[in-house]
Amino acid sequence: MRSEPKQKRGKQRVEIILNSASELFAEVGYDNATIIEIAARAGTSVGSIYQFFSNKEGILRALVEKYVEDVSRVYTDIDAEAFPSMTVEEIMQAVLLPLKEFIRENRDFQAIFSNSTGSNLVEELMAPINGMWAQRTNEIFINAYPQISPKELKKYNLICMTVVKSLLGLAHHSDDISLDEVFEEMQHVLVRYMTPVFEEMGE
Amino acid sequence: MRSEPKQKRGKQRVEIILNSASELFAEVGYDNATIIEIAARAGTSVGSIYQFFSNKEGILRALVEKYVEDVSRVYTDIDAEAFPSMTVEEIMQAVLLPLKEFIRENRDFQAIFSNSTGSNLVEELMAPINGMWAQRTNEIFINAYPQISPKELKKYNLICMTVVKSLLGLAHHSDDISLDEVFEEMQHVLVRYMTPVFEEMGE
DNA sequence: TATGAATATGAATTCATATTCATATTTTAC
DNA sequence: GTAAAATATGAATATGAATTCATATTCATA
Repeated sequence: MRSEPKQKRGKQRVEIILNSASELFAEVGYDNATIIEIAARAGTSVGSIYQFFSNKEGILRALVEKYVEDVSRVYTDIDAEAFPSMTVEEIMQAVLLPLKEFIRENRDFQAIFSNSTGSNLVEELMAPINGMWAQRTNEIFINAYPQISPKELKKYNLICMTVVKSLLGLAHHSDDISLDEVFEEMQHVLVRYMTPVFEEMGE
Repeated sequence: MRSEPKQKRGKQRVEIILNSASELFAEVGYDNATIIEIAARAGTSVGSIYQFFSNKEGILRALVEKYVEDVSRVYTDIDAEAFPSMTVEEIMQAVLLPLKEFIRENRDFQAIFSNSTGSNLVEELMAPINGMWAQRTNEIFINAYPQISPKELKKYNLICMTVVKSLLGLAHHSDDISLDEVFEEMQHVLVRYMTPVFEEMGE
């Protein structure tokens, strides 16, 4: 940010700008969003945006900062130790439920990243978050199924994460299916995919 | 296209331009590709590109036209009538195998669309292709499992298509997993996901 | 209520990229 | 061999979006 708002008016303006930007980024993606449109939606002028943010990138960075704390909590709250005794259903449930809560409360966040593939900046800002997530779910898999080789588990983790991300995107884009339905099917896909893997190796 | 090439020289130039553009679009996405870079890669000048193509969009349209015939053949070759007697494995195999062949021979095509999410033009050009695909696989499902309601089948089709598309993208982006491996896992994901659905309803 | 700091404004500027155009070269057809 | 058509070139221009900046207004504080 170029300068922190000092007055109540400024703080409000920054809030409004962030909300408008979040909304617009979610609708059209980061690259397709223009500063003029953000200003228009925020009921302000481009100058006021640059009063507080050094550039368009700064707006996105501020948004990511706002969200990133919540994002990491989604995964760190989970106790990996508990997993060896759980069934595949329970493991997936334990991973997907907090994610669902987060998505429900941060629809824009999900939409921004689902609509901004191809933006180098967005990819860059998401990389650490994705990395954190991948590492966390990988730990969970390793804890739950120590008898399977880490290399195999990494592959399954990759597949599962890809499926999850794409179905989250589907929930956002399609009017034919609700978020709840998507999560229900997501759970089915993952459980049914992983069950034979774990059973076979677990015997 | 602005004008068809008349001479051998022109036809060659158009070919080279299309190949260079296809490559670049695949690498960085349609929006991030510049005409200057396409010209540089094609060893020609921007003027020569505009000799044959009316604009950047025209290059993409020409590429899509080149591919679209092959794409549709992937699906129309499949005989939907044969499906009622097939197992889930066989159905998925029958759908995925031709797709795999197509992808193998048209890596760029897949990459362009996997790297150009967020481009309005690319979405627009892909819409009919995706629609055709969705309709075709939906028909296959309906033929194979007439006892399941079309509405349900549509939902499963949506989920399956989303999974397939995302895993194709994974194959392109990740160095950790090969195209063959991706297709193997894709087959597992789909078969395991759909088997309980079909068994339950089929009894 | 006066003064400086904070905030607001949008026209002007910058900048990157698409597109055009005047001009040059090569090929074709007679 | 030569004129017309086709193709080639890249500097000039057009375009649109990000960013700046001179100027105006509002707020906090004495």
